[in-house]
Amino acid sequence: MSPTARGRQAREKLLTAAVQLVGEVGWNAVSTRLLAERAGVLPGVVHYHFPSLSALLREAAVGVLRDVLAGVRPALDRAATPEDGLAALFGLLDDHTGHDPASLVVVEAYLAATRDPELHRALRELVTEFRRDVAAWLAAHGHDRPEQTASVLAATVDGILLHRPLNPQLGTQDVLPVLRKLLAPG
Amino acid sequence: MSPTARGRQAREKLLTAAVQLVGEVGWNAVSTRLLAERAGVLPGVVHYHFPSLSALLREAAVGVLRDVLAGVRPALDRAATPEDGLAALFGLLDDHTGHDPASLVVVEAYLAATRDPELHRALRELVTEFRRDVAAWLAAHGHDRPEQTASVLAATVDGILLHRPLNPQLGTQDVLPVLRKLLAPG
DNA sequence: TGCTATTTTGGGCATCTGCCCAAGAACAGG
DNA sequence: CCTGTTCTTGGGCAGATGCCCAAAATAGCA
Repeated sequence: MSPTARGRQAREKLLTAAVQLVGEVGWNAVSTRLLAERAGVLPGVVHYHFPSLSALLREAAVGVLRDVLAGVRPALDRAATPEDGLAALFGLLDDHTGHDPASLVVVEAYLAATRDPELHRALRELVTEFRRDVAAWLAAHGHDRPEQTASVLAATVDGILLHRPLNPQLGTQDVLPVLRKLLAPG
Repeated sequence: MSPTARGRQAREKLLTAAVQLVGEVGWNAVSTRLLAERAGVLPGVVHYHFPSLSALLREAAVGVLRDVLAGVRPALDRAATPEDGLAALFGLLDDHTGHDPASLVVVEAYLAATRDPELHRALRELVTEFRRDVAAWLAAHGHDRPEQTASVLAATVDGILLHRPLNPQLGTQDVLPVLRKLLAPG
């Protein structure tokens, strides 16, 4: 009835392997056998722990996004001024060059969500909650238009991730002085 | 030696079918047979007109991006004030809900470029040229930091396209008043 | 109209795909 | 140690995949 330690380990290995592979070969190119090989298990194991390959990918992607957003939250709370908060938000973005698995899996998941209603629901929930937090933080620091600005900031972060491989001038230090203006009143 | 009218027509039908299908099923899920069926030709035709399926997708994606950017340019030139320019830029974005083939194929292409050096080169060239144009336009209107702002704007546009299916509050009318601040001096 | 280059046809090859399943191994609790 | 559950093993099925090719059909030009 309850899973054993070995079982949990295999599940975990499959999920982390999935994140790597989505980054390397793309969402739709992750196959049962490739995934199993990378995780160090036999192909049959995949469908024992997950009802389908897409369910596995869903869970992996949602996990990554949840972790990333969970990392941003405390950094936001720690920030005293709006500028510090912006710096914190985009400072965490420094870990993601646009070529790393986490960046890629998130963007891939956004696209996959276009064709997978369940994934869409899950991502929408996470993103909405994050937007709400950023908006509340903006409002708490006296910003006008907190909701719209939070929406734009969220979209801009992912847009930057998406563009980084194509544009070397999108480093955090290049981007921060521009986006600072979004915090100004008006 | 030189292609005939019928030949050109088949090529064209394949390219436009590719754009639709990339939007519907995703870059990696476009198969020779599916593509041929949608284009109204037999599967064998695909590899007569293109050396490989990926070459076909490359050409289709580059064509779409080139067309979109070509549509933005004159609208930018027509704009008298920076605010008009911004409105024009994001007004064209109104045609793209984030669910339409053009939006999706562009974002899909960005991701595919991560694993396809040739596609990467082509997209990089187009995006760089566009950024240069926007930067020149910003500079002509007395903006400081034209390059960085152009980079951020380009990334933001695609980020908004990516986020729209997950966030209904990213309509042009919601986004414009926020991004107006990027044009302010400071 | 004939002749040549271009294009379509329809089938085929080897390989990969997601998912399934019976049998056995490794485990936890008594 | 024995027992019932959890998990792995290794193989298999039907179908889809990219790419290829000889032959037939068509198009454009003399």
